[in-house]
Amino acid sequence: MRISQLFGKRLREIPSEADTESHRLLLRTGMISQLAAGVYSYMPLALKTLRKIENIVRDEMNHTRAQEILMPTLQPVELWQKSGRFIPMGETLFCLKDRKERNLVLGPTHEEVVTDLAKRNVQSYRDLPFTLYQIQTKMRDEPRPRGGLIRVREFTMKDAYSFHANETELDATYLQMVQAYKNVYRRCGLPVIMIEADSGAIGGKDSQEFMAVTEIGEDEIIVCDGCNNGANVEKAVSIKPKPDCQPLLELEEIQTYEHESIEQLTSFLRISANQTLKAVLYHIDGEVIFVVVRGDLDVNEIKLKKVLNSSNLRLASDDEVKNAGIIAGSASPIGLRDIRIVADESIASGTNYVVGANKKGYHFKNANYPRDFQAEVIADIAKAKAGDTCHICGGTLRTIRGMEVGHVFKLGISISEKIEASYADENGELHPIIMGCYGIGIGRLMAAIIELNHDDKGIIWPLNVAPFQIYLCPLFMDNPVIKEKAECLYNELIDSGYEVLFDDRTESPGVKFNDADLLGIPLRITISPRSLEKGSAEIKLRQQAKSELVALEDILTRIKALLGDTFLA
RNA sequence: CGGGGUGUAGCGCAGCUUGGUAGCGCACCUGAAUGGGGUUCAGGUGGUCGUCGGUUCGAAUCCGACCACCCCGACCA
Repeated sequence: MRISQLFGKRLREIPSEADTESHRLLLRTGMISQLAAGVYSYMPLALKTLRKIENIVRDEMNHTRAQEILMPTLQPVELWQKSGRFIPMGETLFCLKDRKERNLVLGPTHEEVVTDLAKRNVQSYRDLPFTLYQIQTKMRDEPRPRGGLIRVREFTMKDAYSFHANETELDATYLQMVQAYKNVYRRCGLPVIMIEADSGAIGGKDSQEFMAVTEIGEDEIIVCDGCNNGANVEKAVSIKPKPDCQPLLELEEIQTYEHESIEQLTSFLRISANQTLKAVLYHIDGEVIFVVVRGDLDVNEIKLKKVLNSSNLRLASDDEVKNAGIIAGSASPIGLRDIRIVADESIASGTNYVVGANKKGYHFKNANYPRDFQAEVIADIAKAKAGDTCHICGGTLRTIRGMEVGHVFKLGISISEKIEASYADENGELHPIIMGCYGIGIGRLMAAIIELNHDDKGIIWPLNVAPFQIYLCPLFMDNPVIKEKAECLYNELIDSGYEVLFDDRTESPGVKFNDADLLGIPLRITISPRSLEKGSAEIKLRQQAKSELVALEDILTRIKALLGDTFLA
């Protein structure tokens, strides 16, 4: 490809809307062009890389014996109503009507369609197991697209779905998929960690996410330095520091005046936060629920949702709190009636807590569970945080941020049950098919690769996903000798099977070098009168500072040594 | 959906307070000299000032409504 012909302008100045490095670089290199919020066109350079990533993914999927299919974006809404996910998906679903007023949705994911497909094609356990995958465009009306390709509304995803007659089969496929995913990231030059994840509204059991560790990541991850285990903060379990236990004292009402928050209370009473109880009021599926955690902890809403098996959860409004007969700032589980109490297991770990008295300006001290109040549910509903103890190895936990570039989970029968996709076992009895599902966002993966492979000058593409392997950079193209030599080498490189970006412009050396660095092509060949005098050209790897002089006749050999010949994988 | 911000040439911005013929840098075109890390000089092209409405002799500027985009939060299979 001649750079003079390449569609898509490179920008010198940084577009102001870009806030993450991958977004800035994707725009500056002219790889993407925004059409609307979270909607992008992919220019030739971007598409070349996307195709390479797709082919790596495809290759790894085929190795697991998954079969590639292609499912429609346009889906009848009835399928979503049937699976029970129409309501929980909410406004994320793009909805439309056809000319006959039939309601359709643009597929945000394909569990429904693929399960319907399985239903039509599976009758007995003999038809199982199998895995299907596709690389296809997903549509999600995200409330807030962000960060260039990091969260968009229209994007390419590889989604795979496995179908099984029993858990053992599912477990085996799941492990195969995990391995395939690891291979994908390794081949793409992206370091990732695998962490425990919440399986989301879909339900299901085991669930793991692949995270590219970066400060700009949207997810908070709790990791243990001791055993290297990690978990999404939505899911993370930890052992919280225990307060000292004392003999139980008698419940006592004390005046606390205007001191209402945990912070105010602890400094007023000169106690630590873990000697208090915190009350948080939630509005859950139409009901106000009283949630209690120890004062030093925060409620993990995902865990709370799970514990209560709820789909709709938010903080209660001031009015709802009032109407429930609760005094904000002094909310108390003691003496409460007609309202359900959910408590974190941490409340049992301490003694003689300070807690609200449900009376303006007053609190109780020496509150003890279960002596002074009871809870309908006691469960782990508190957030894990840095400094907590690892529940696996006893090490200390810390927090990092990550970008989700893949998610695998054991779906079980939650969808197949609803869609009525079943198989007959050896006895002819019908059972819902057991499913797993596995996703990789292709565009986000590309953004993550850039996010983790760049310097202040531009992208540093890993070889396997670089749009080109070689940047041919002749200086002084208006010199006929240079031009001829460059054209000649260009053809030679192409004939040898390399993908070459040929900077055929008559620009100054600085401009060319800067573009070469910005575009991040792994290997740069410079031809100039200076090196040509010695019968040589200069070769430089993008990630290295210095170039080497190589005799023209040795160039192909040297390139082969540097690039290897595996990049066509 | 809540909070904040922005909208003026392809990109980055100034002008708006105090209304009076729309500017700068980069990019682009022409010419010349240069040229090993965004070189210099000269000349030039390009804008319904987000949209609609109002005030006014006159609106990029003042007022109102709407729209779009960005950031934080909520949300996120």
